[in-house]
This record gives sequence, structure tokens and C-alpha cells, in this order.
Amino acid sequence: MTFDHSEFEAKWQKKWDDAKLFAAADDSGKEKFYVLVEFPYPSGDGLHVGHCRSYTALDIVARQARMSGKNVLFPIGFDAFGLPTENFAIKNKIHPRTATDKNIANFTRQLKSLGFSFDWERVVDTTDPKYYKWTQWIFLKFLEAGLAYQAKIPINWCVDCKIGLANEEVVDGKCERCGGKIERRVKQQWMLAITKYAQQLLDGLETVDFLPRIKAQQQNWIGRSEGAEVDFAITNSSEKIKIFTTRPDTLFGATYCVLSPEHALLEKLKPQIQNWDEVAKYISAAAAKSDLERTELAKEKTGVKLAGVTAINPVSGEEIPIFVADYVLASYGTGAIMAVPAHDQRDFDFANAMNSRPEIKYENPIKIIHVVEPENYEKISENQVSVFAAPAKDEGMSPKDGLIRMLKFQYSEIKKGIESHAFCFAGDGIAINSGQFDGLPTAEFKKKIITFLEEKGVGKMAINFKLRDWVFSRQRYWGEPIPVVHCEKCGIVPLPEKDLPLELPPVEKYEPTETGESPLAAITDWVQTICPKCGGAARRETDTMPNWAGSSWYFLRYIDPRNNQAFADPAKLKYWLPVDLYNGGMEHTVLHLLYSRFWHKFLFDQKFVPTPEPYARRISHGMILGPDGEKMSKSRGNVINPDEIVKKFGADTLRLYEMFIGPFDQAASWSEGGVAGVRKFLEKVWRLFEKLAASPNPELEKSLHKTIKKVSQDIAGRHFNTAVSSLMIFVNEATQVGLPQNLGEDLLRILAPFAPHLTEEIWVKLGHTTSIHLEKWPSFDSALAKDETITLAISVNGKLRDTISVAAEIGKDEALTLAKQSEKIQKWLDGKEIRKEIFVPGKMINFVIG
RNA sequence: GCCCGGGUGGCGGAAUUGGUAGACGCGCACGACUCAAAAUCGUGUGAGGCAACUUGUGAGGGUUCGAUUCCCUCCCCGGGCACCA
Repeated sequence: MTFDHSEFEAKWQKKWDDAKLFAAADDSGKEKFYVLVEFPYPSGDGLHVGHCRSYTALDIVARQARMSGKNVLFPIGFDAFGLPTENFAIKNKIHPRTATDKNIANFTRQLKSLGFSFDWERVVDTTDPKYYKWTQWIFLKFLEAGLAYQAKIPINWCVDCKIGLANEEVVDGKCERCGGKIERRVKQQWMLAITKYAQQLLDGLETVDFLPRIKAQQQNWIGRSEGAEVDFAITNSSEKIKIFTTRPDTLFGATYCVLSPEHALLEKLKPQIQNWDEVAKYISAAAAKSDLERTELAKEKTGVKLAGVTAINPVSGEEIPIFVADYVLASYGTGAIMAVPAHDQRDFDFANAMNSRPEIKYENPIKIIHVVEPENYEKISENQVSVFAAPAKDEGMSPKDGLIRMLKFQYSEIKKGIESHAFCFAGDGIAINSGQFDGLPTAEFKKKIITFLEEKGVGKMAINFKLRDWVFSRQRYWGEPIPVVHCEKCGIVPLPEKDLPLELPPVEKYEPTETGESPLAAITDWVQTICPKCGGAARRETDTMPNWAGSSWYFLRYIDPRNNQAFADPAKLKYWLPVDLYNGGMEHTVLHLLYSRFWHKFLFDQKFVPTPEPYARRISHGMILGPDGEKMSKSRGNVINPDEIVKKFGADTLRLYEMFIGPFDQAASWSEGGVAGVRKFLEKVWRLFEKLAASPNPELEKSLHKTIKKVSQDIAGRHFNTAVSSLMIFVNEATQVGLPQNLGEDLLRILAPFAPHLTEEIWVKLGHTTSIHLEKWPSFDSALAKDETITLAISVNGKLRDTISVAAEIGKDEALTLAKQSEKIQKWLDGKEIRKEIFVPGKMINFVIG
């Protein structure tokens, strides 16, 4: 009557495994197709239904590609270094190696229980020394190229994890993993110079097919802005302030400069700064604040005016004050700015804050000089303007009109030479109060002023990125050891290649230390070593790599996973690269995805890989939320365990349900009822084959061809939900009229990638001796997939009034004649003049009447 | 504030070179089978209306013979970035 999935799912999984049915061949004459899913972090919690969504979708793509004659590489592995395992190991007093092996075994069991067509011959594990030998090797290449370096810098220190973090790992001022507090700590750290690749990482995005939101997020993170670097001379000093601005056209309005509290110039100017005590106090107060505090307290701007030191505006020649203020960041641009309070919101706020202090207000208030007038007042948006005090409300005038009236009045005063402290305008426009440049539109002004500055030797065109170099050191045990030694004589000495891998030593205690040193530092006989260069005493580096290291190149290792001479054979790399389709979570867009593109671009420049980009196409799946519509979490108690669904309903049901749940790239809530509905569909399929129809059915054959067409197109477009629904429609129809075997076999073929176990079981029951998964993907006959008769909609004045059934190829005249014969239509047309008759072939007719 | 998504029945969602809104599934109602229930099968199901018909895709405008789809203004939800000069 119905089927018991437990009777055949495990059976087929084992048979496919034993037969190595899905192993990719490196020497195939077929067209290659590399399908990649982000390899999981084998956590103690086991597989998440979110993994299943991603893996099932790409499994379908991989299976369909195989059936269509492609040589498919669909690998899987484990990204197993990382904090949760280490913390689990510490808590339960077991070695992280043991915990990792156990977790990998559990994940493998779960992945196999879902029937994914992974190539199990190519599994990689980032914590395997045979694997991380090459992670270390790539690190040494970075070192050789000068892109890995040590720096003493303030880093993001997670208090709970006791570990330094990259900027990318800090979310809302908190640790990306544990959500704990971040402190600033100055530490000697290994860095990777990802900023050297900022432009390439940006340009590369134009050459690949990434989902628009992924591309936008990467662009956002890289944060390129174009502008100018300008030197401001300092009175009575040979020093100068180098500033970066994106608005060099507002240079005539620069009425003060600001240095960030960390700026090196402050120390140099110390002898001239008359209020050094006050300045020093401000600097140390700023240093004590965390980044989060700095931005949280951003509402009120603070700062100190340097007494006895001023700068010279290079175009106006005006002497202007210098401030130190923490609204200027040391890490961006040159760490110093020219401030244009008339055209920058932040500078305007700061100027107002300072001008409210009596000692500044009465002595020497900050000038607010407007140098840009809006070109078209009607077009300005309200958020380009900020005002010191809201203008008086006028009866019957919209806020925007009030604003425009105020601006027009203010600018007429400004042009009379009166300074206005009332407002700031941040938009583009036409230059005023800018000497010879008056009348120039913003864009043109920018070009001209840069040329002018270059000729005068006080500035140049400049580009800045928000992207910072990658903090690559971690002070924990469970990561790849950084393969260098510190020699008193020779300095930093890389380990020779023959000494790789540098394995993690066994250790008694892998707890993090309070001092912020790696647990490895305590293993004296491992730390103390000899210098490979001079043979003298040396100390090993005790920091390890971040968990992003191993995942930055794993897709390369899949191509040649057992190679001991190289990370992969160049000929194999040339055959398989780039990855044709890569799917993963949105949460990795500015972490893993950016890092791995960076590593790949570096390896390309070093001629180790044949393509400049690793991934030709990147897509992303939406999250699966709990039945309550909230993110699944243990504390909410809304976690769905795939094991339970597989046990109760079967792997095919879980797979099919997760495809049917909604559009692949959008978030979707779990629904128990939906799972049951999909299971019912599969039972319907089963019953259909228990009693096949004897006679052929041309009508049903037409439907089948339509279904083949739709499913093929939907897999290509990754509309898995509608592919499932079209399969349901066909099965419903077949249930009504009976399914002949020849049509049933094609149904099984197109259902096979979705429900591999059930289709294999039925296939064999039909008497076949080879696997359905070796079958050819059916092609459809366009003539059969087309309808001979169609329903033509007839509307009057755009409103549907009747439908008629006609031949698909019907012409306009004939259709109109038939339409006019309809009683319903006659009623609407009766006594009215037909002004227009519109005929859309195959779709509809519209009568426009008076 | 800026940059991406998204807003359609009781629910998940379908339909966009503009052309019958609500496919498919869930839920619900009724019917068949059954002593009964479950399962299964069948019928119906946006709202209002006996019906003719009216109305309906976040709100309001616009273009069009015709708008979920295109344009303008705005609201709400989700994600990312944010004192980035």
C-alpha cells in the first residue's frame, strides 16, 4: 500500500558507496563541472537542517549535470579547526583531536544518511597534518612575498574567548562567535596584507557571477573612495598635516583640521603645544575607550584645540586651528582631516560643539564658510541638509518647502558676504567663495583642483579603502601552527619546506592563558628549537592561524587531495578550475568568501593556480527558521534535528521538503505539516507504480514533456520549489488517468535527483539491473510540450468577461469572430461602439468600448 | 544615514520582455469508503453577494486598452555597512 523508507534508504546508500558511483574522474573526456558547497564545521551539535538545504540543492544540480553527461566534481570535507571544539575539549577534559574525530564521524554518518552524491574519495579535513602542511606552505609563500608580516598594533581582543580577532570577526563591537565583549589590546600580531589586493578584489567582482547582494556586500566592505591627499603646512614648523578628502572641491571651506588621538604628529608637535597636559589627557582617555564605546558615545562630539599651533589652508592661505578629536579615526585615510563644517555633517556638529564653549566662542570661533550652492533647490533631499536650529514653522508650508525657502534666503545672504552658522549642506552643487573656481559644478571642480594642487606640489589624487589588513594570529591551541622561528641572530626565519608540516605538539593543558599567550608557549621543549638558518638557539612562534586559513583554499585540495608533492597537481587544477557553482551562507560573504578570493588571487600571481578568481558563480541559500519563525537555537528550543526527520519520514522526504519550502535564496520557516504533505506526494508516486496502466496515453505524454521542460529549466534557474510543484501536478494527473510504464520511467529519471532512494527502489522493482542514477536525463520534445488548444481570455475594457477554448495558432480575425459569438461578451458589447480590438496571440482579446 | 533583499488568501508560496492573480502544498468544510476511526479518493475554498456582479497583490499617485509586473512619492519587515572624511 505504501512504502517503508527504512527498508531501502540505507541499503541504497551502501550500494552507491561501495560502487563509488559518484566519484569524479580526473581523466574524463567529458565536460567538467565543479559544484561546491561550503564544507561544514563539525560541531558537537551535528548537522543542521540549513546544511541539508544547501547540500540537497547542489546535490540536485550535481546529479542532473551527471545525468546530462558532465564530469561532475561534488566534494565534501570538514573545516575542523576552531574554538567551539577547543572549548568543548577543555570543558570535558578530552583532547580536541578526539572530539574532532568523533564529530567528523557523526557528520559523515548524517551526510551519508541523506544520500548526497558527494565524492567520498576526496574528503579533506583541515586538521589533518597532511592537509595543513599545505596551509603552512601557502603561509610561507605569503611570508616570502612580503605579504605576511608582524606588527605591534591595537587588536580586537575577545575577553571570553581570550583571542585576538580580525576586523571581519567583530560584529556590532562584539565577538562574531560568542557575542562577548571586545577590548583593544596592543599586541604583536601576524598580519596578512589583504589591503594590497583591495583593488583587485574589487575589480574581480566584475568578472564573476555573484548574487547582487553578495557583490554589494563585498564592495561595501572593501569600501573604495576616490579623492585627494592634501598637505596643510603648520605655522612655525617644518611638519605638515597630510589629510585625505573625497571633497577637494570644498577646500576653500576648510576652516580647521583634526588629528586623530593616535596621530604621530601630536608627539612631534609636543614642544609647541602650549596646552599639552590637556591634550595628553584627552589622548589617554580616548585610548581607554573601546571601539564600541567610541561609536556609542558618538552623539556628542568632543575634542581639544591645540594651543600655539595652527595650520595653513593651502588654497585660501588662511590660518586655521587644529584640534585633536576622536571622531577622526586613526585607521582610515591619513588619520587626519580637513574639516569643512559648511558641507559635512560631522564637521558641522563638531564646530557647533566647540563654538558653544566660551573660550572658543568669544576668543576665536570656528568659521563656517559655504563654498557650494545647490544647483537646483527643488531637487535636494532633506537628509543632505542639517540645521543648527529648526526654522520657524510657516502656516501651510511643507517642511521641505520651508527648508528650501530657508536655504534660498541663507544663500542670498552668504553671497552678500555674510557668514551663516545656521546650516550645513552635504550635496553637490556649484562652487561659490572659491576664487578662480567659482561657478564650477562639483564633479568638474574636483578634477581641476587636483590638477591645481599637483602643480603647486601640495596634493594629489588619492584612493582609500575601508578594508584593513587581516589579523592572522590566534592565541589558541586548536589551529595550524605558524611555521616560523624567532632567532636572536637571524630574526624571523621560516621553516624549510622539508620540515612541513609543523605538527601541533601533544599538550597537557590547552586552556588559553590569562597573559594572552598561546597554550603552546608553555611547552618549553617544543618552543625551544634551533634556527634552521644559523643553527643557533631559537624560539618557535606560538601563535596559531585563524580557522579561516584552512577554508581559504580547501576547494583546491579537493582537486588533488592525496598529493604529497604539491597542494595540487597543476594539470588537474587547470582542468577543474574555476569552481562553476559555489553555494554557502550569507554570513560568510565578508569572511570566508573575501579571504579565499584573496588567497586565490595571491596564488594566481605566484603562478600556482591558473585562474584569477576561484569561483565563477556564487549563490546563497536562505536560512531555515524554526516553526515559530525565529532563528533556530537551543535556548529557544525550536531546533529541528535532521536525524529525527530522516527516521520518521525518510531522507527523500526531508530533501524534497527542503526544496519545496520556498524560494531557495530566501529565509523560510519550518512546517511539520509541509513535511507530511511532501511525504504524501512520495507515497502517491509509490502507489502509481504499484498499478501501472497498460495502454499508452498521448495526453499524459504531452504533460510529461511539459514537466520535463519545466523541471529542467527550474533546476538551471535554481527554482527548486516550483520544480517540485510541477512534479506534483504531473503525478496528480497521472493518478487520475493511470501511468503507462514508458512515461513512468521518465518520471523516475527527473525525480531521481530530488528523491534518489525512492526512485532507485522503484526502478529496480521495474526490473532494471543498473542504477537509475546512471540514466540519461530525458530530453523533451518541444512540439509535445506545446498545447494544441488554449484558453483565450476575452476582456472588455481590460476586465475579464469570458474565456473560450480555441486552437493555439488561431489568427486575429477568427478569434475576434468567435469572441463576438459569446453570449456573455455580446451582453457587454450590446449597443456600444467598439473603439479598439486588441488581440494578443495565444493569450487574450480585449475590446475597448465607449 | 547609506547599500542590498522583501511585502500577494487563514498559512508557506506561484505568476514579472505588462495580458485569465492566487499554481502547488498546508489548513479548513463537505461527500465517498468504514460499524467507527485513521489512511485514501472526490468536491469546494481571497473577500462581499442567492445571483448578476463588485472588489482585491503594503499605501497613495502616474503611464497604458490592460499594472502584482513599469515610473514617482511614501510606509513597514529582514540583512549588511556606518563618525570611513
